[in-house]
Amino acid sequence: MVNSKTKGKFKDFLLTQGLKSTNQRELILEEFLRAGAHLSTEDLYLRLRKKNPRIGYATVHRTLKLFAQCGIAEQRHFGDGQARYEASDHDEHHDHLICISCGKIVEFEDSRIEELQIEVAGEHGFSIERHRLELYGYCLNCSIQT
Amino acid sequence: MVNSKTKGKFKDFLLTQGLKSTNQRELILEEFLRAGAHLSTEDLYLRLRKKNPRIGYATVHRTLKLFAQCGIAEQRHFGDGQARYEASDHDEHHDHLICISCGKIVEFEDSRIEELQIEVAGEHGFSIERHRLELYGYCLNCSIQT
DNA sequence: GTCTAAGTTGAAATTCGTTTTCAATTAGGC
DNA sequence: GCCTAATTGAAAACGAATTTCAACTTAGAC
Repeated sequence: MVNSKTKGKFKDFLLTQGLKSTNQRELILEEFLRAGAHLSTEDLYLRLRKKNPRIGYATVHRTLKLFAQCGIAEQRHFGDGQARYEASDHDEHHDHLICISCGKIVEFEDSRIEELQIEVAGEHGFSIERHRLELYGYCLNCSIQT
Repeated sequence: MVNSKTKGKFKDFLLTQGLKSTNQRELILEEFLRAGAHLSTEDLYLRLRKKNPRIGYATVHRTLKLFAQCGIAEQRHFGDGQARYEASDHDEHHDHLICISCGKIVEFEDSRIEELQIEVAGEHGFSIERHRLELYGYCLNCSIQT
């Protein structure tokens, strides 16, 4: 089954934390993995409601926080005032390109930029734990239509 | 007088927009420029209250938005859920180093990173309007004390 | 299977920062 | 000074995130 590794990781996490495996948590994780993209709590909640109206917003919110703690999701903010979560792949870091016209989000990675970040931080005496790089502009489609 | 240029710019802005020059706006701009750092609305409001209790939170909020419109301030978000404003210098762009231990914020600029951003964006068909780069880690002081 | 303690759920309430409302006040052109 | 439009500040409204709490479910003990 797709993503069974992630599901296992979450089960382990629940176990080691003394938390319980529930139907809701399974459903939320499945839908989260299926959706793939950068979802807000609201987005995921609405998707789940369509299939199963017995899931509350609070539970989706709490479960997403668990995902983040567990390391299978990361919270992001893209400036629209809503938190978004994306499935995290710990081996691979990436940054984001965001189209300010259509909202499209593209992931990218550039090791040269990463290296320069470490270098620049070092010059100021900082050791970097994480970073955020977001490029806002117009995607090809939106550039053409303007 | 220090920053008289910025004050003039704000006055011009008010004039051309058909807005009025008021005592509150002058006080808020003065305190904003004096403070210098990356202030939240709350921060600035509290500073102003000490000297002049006749200024409301709403006015500080609205005036900061005017500063942003006028181009003399920029709004930033550093992930603590509060908007911050900093005096903007349009000639010079910079990014931020943020200490996750003590909260210290350092500004930096690196043209090599900027160039790479444009290059990477181009590879994905994006034209960049603006970007956000924040490096989170430990400053020298906090690294030593750990 | 049954019992029980502990964790979970979801609707509603609360919090927190931001933004708007509105009646009273003030600025600035006439 | 007068008048109109802009501004002010307290309070209310807002939107998203978070918490509360009584009812319910899980999982281990028996």
